[in-house]
Amino acid sequence: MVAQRGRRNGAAAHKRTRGGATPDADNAPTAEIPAVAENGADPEVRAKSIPEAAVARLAVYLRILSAMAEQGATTVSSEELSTAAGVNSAKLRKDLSYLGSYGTRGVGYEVAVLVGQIERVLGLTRQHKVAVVGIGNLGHALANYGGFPGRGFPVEALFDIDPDLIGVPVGGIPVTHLDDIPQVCADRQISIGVIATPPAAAQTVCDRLVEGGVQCILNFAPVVLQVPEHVEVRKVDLAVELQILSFHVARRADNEPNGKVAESTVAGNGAVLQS
Amino acid sequence: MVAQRGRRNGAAAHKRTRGGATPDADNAPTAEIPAVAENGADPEVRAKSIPEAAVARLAVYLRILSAMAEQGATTVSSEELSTAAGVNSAKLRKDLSYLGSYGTRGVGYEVAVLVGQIERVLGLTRQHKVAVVGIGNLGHALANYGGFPGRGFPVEALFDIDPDLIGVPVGGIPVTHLDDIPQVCADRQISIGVIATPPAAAQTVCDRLVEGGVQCILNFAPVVLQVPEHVEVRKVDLAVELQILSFHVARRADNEPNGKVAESTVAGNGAVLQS
DNA sequence: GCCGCTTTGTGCCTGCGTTCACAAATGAAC
DNA sequence: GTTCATTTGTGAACGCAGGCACAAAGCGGC
Repeated sequence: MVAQRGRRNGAAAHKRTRGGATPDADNAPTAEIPAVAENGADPEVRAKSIPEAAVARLAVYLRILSAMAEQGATTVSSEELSTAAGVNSAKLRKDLSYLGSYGTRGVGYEVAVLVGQIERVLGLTRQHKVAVVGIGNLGHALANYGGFPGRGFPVEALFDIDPDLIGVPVGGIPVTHLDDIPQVCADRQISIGVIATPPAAAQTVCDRLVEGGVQCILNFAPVVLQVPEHVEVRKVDLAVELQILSFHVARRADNEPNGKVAESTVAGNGAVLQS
Repeated sequence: MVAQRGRRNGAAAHKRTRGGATPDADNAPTAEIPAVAENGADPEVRAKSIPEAAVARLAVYLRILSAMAEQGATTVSSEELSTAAGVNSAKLRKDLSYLGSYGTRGVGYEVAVLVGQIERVLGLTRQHKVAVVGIGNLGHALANYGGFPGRGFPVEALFDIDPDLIGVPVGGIPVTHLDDIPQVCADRQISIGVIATPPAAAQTVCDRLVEGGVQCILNFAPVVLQVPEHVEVRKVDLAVELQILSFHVARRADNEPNGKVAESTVAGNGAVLQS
């Protein structure tokens, strides 16, 4: 079962300006799953939706499964996989259930099948060409990742505004000028743009990427990007990450003014504690 | 997002292992707030708890507010700030309310006060020394950020395993060998460790950081780290981010097999549009 | 062929986070 | 001093995600 092509999703989650939110996921984005081939008479709603949070975890499972496969494992139980991924086994099973039923009760899951299904749902069966904009320290690092972590994400274009960089190959690809973003992206069918420019340039770069037909943007610049409805943005913000960690340090320091602790992050649900 | 935390579930059953989850936030981590040193008779409202998701947003607000302050703004309304941050204004107000009541009804918030309060709650009033482990492409980029985005996070130690790198200064700081992590971290009072090593080395490095007294870890390696309860881990996973984007591309392709869309997806505030 | 063990798949419950909507508070105008 | 326009702060409703626990479903042994 499960062909491709989904039928509409009744959801229609309202999106707002988006572009924000680094760490936490948007809530309830829920997206449609490929689902079955529709032939009309659908008993009930076939198309299922996958919570964004689950999607993120699926990516993690995929990596672990790939590693397992490489080591010759052919099957895994939800228990195994869940501990490896650091999640609750029930949650893992629920996540996998979004893919369909590919497990065998009493046995577990076939690693190869799972890998294939996750790749299908995540859209990894086809390549997504990546462009990196801003070849500074970070951009350099990204460009050199070479094909980017995991296969399926070949870097095929690099952009910068610095004249000295134009034409210089980085990681095998010559750097092009910012002005050519729309043209080059369109030509090379870039689908993912990575912004690693200074904050001031980010929005402009973003606009050009969109103009070039880029559908998804990974933004490392500490700016909230404004994009049209149909463009997906994810943000990775170093400063925010550090500040969140800072918060936890501070919290801990406050909770244990006397240096004595225990508890700390424990708690069944709410930390609870009084100073 | 992300990530993080992982507390919960006091169940003796399975251990949580934490360290996982990149993007989405766990739910309800809630942590205690510093609580001002107010002298005034504070009815109650002492220790409140701040959802992790809110903490992440506060960091974003902080940056926007800082920028506003630099441009001479002295007050902002929740509406202004919320649109700048790309969030719902009600959410913003609730987030700010975790700090205490620092707004003036009918007027708005005083930028300077807000900045101060957010810094206080995020623990930015003191410096958090950072160590970067793994001086490869990414590590290099991180080390060169110089003081890291935003002040308050000085990089004070660099580590790598490559003999050719040991002693070489990067961004002004000489690289030390991995073996010296515990010692150096303890000596220099490092509180945040950044792991930018290959996946295979990550866990070992992590253990040494913990041994050196590091309380928080920012992990760029695609591995689920095992850490003691009292250590906080946040993970930034490039591959996962890309795969999530890939998922959205795929989803979109499935939803509009005919290139027709409609389904304008309104928006709480943003634009509408139909193609 | 039947029984029992193992592991999946999921219905249900709980709880957090988001959003709405409104009362309270404040400054300005008169 | 009173009223009006504004904007905050928050109680309550809602919805999603997480976790538990169990029924369903294979597999192997007898």
